[in-house]
Amino acid sequence: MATPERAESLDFVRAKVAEDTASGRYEGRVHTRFPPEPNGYLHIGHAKAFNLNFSIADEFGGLCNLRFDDTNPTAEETEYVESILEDIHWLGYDWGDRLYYASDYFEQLHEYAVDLIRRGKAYVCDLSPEETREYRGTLKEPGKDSPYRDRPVEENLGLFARMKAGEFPDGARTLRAKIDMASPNINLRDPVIYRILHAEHHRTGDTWRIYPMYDWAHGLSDSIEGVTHSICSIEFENHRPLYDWFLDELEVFHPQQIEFARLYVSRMILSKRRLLQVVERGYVDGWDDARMPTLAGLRRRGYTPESIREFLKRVGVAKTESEIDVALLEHCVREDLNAKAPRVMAVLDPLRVVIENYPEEQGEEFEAVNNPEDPDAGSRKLPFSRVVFIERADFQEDPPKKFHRLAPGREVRLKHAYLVRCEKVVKDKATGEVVELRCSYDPETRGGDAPDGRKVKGTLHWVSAEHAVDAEVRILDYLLREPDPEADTAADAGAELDDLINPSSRTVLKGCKVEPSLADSPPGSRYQFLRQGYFCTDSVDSRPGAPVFNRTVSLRDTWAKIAKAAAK
RNA sequence: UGGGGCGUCGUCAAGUGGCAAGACACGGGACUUUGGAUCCCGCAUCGGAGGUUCGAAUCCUCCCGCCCCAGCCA
Repeated sequence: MATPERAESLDFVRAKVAEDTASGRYEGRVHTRFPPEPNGYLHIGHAKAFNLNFSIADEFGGLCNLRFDDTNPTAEETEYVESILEDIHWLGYDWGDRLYYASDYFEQLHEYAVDLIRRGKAYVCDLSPEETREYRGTLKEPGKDSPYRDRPVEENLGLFARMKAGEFPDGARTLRAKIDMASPNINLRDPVIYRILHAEHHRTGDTWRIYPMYDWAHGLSDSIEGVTHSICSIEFENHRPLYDWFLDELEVFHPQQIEFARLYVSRMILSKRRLLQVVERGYVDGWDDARMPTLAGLRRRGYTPESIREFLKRVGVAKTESEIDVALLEHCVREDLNAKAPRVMAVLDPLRVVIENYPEEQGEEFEAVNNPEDPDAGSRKLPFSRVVFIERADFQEDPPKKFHRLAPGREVRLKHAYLVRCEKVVKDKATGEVVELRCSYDPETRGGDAPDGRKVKGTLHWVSAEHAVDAEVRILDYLLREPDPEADTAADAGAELDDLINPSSRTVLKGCKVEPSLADSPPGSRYQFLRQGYFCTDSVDSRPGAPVFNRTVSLRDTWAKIAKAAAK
């Protein structure tokens, strides 16, 4: 059978799959599946799961199905189904013609339940939800048998049929597996496998009045599809004995469940329930807000599918619960975008600079390389004129040590253009704020090099005032205030979101000045704003002539470190 | 002594008895028309204590810590 391409050591999941193919289990076949419940948008944690399932199938020459686990009609919506389809495709995976729904199997799942009743291994229980809980016992004490546990098969069959026919209200009865009320594994204490729900299902409408529980539907769906390796996250480890029990009792095809640790990322909220709160309470604009850890959010923010796949590859797969530093994710986008993103000049906080010895009527264009990392990226024309904007932070009247940028009397290079010297500082008389710089340029330095060989320490980005396009730029920060996982857990415990959410997770900059080539930037375009970071044209709010950009991630900022160290 | 799982660098993670991979982060240096990129260099004795062994992160014993399970959610 096929062996995976990786030369390095295999993670434990792949090792297990390799062991099975080597031993000829399942005839050496590998078939996986990704089973999301359509009750929210997919986030990067889900991406770890489907990346694993699709990749393993691919590496072992097998197949991976996409199956919606839609057994709870009260939580599921078609909007979520559509977003999930889109997001998986976006990340680069394809399920071919194997798109399934657990609801496709409702009929067969029901037949299996009847079979289990006939085998004397399931019964209709009349206990209320509260009573069921009491009878279940606790973590340390065994439960006790339901008074309905020994109902005759025929009676069970009759009652189950009436449940199906919708004769009873929600919660009136359940179908339960007859296993062991004293099991130390609570999942085995006669778990409910069918409940009555008079709810409208997003696909089957009102044809069903009873719905299978996860444990019943999941393993059997895997079995029906011929899945060989059912790879899921670690909280289902306690469910594996039940998964196995159903399959064994029914004597049907028996896949192998394997559990791995979920992905946690510092500064990110990755619980669907909490994410739903963040959306519903308006902390963000929606599931695709550029601050969200959803794939829709990351996409809008400018993350590439390649960078996310690389991140997941580096994160690895193990059983240890761990939290990955968000810095690794950021490193992965920078690495990818550094190679791909065209460089452009954009001034976020403009400071006007008049080049006094540059003739008013004069204008010229410079040839600017689009990406020094990619010779095939070509170049573009950059217009220059007497008045330009530079970044306010690139000038200091009283520069600290190691500040290599512009200051009174100092000479720097305007990238691709000329060497300029600051001759005069114009301030607002009332506030003392610097409003304009008067500079001179050296005509001999066209392109940025001085014929006399003199060097400058700083190179600044700039935009010609006459040609600049106004833009809105959104600087996105982490949604969580604190990096530690405690914050995540606290949110789960119901702590106030206000205490956990970073109050300045988004800063909107208006009146930014960008080079003219960006005027009609197509939504979703990615750039490196020279010396600043990677930015992506917003797919929702950007308009031709009035572009809007989201900062994907900043560039590594050595100067910030130096300045910070000096401040101490 | 309810059951199950997990503990290797700041953060992930290899390693399955024979000198503790790699990545990110961090620190230092080179180079640079992005204080970007690139390139060098540095950075752990494996939760603890005993034991077995010529030799242990890997085997045994005990201890400590963290996670999951008491939905008619998934």
